[in-house]
Amino acid sequence: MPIWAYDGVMARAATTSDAFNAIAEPQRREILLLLRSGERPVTDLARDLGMTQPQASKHLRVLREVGLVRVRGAGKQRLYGLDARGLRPVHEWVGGFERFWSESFDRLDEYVRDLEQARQEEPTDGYDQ
Amino acid sequence: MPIWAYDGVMARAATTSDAFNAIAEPQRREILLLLRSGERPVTDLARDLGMTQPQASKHLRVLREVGLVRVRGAGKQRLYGLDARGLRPVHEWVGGFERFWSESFDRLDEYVRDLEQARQEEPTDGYDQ
DNA sequence: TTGACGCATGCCCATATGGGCATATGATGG
DNA sequence: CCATCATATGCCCATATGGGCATGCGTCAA
Repeated sequence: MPIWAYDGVMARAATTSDAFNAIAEPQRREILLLLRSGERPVTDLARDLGMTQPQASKHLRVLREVGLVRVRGAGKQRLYGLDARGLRPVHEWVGGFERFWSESFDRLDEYVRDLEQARQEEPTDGYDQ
Repeated sequence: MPIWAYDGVMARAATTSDAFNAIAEPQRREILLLLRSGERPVTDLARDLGMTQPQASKHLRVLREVGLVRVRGAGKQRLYGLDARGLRPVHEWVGGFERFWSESFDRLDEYVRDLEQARQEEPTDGYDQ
């Protein structure tokens, strides 16, 4: 069902919606890493990752649906290959925060110190955390 | 419940487990983008993103739990601030695929062309896609 | 102390997994 | 056309959302 046709309660973003969701799954990330070495049949991947064949097939299907992987029939087998182009937008989005994590040694650390200090001087004790 | 203490059927990786899962949610990505401009109270964020306050609070909680956001009590309010350090590993992981999406004009395109060609010459018609 | 304001939570729903299994579907070699 | 290998799917479960709402908890000002 196309998401744009959906009208009811949306429980959660579908894992098949985009690369962000696809790589949120550890096992799928593992698969992508393995595929950097070249095309591989499902059974191979499943064995190397210690998962069942159906599991591997399902994860590969998700990866295929978001376009991170391509399939090619090779005789009796189906070879899965990496198509990393969909990861580029992800890399760029995350990269947009680069200057913020680089800042960790000045503004942020200072900010954290302020927090610690404030906590000791004035035991807020509010809410949680 | 700590995942390492979990013994039953794991339905899905918890969204609160790591940065990868946290940024899989579009709205949470929006929140992070807004926070690049500085600390903001929940209500502000909710208004700007067109979501209810409880919704914003919940997303912020997830972001807090994976460490992408920090809170600071400011009188009656609670100011949320960005802590992008957790995005660095994500950026690096995705960056590990850079050479593969850069390759798109030689090996990959060639590969895709081969696929197209093969499809026309030999109508495989197998499985789906 | 009492409101009022700002947030965090608790609950209920409907949904989409991800795993385990059994089985359908494809393709290949006889 | 049949047996067999390689995969993809269909189903059932238990789980973790994410949204909508109502409400509890904290903090501050009068």
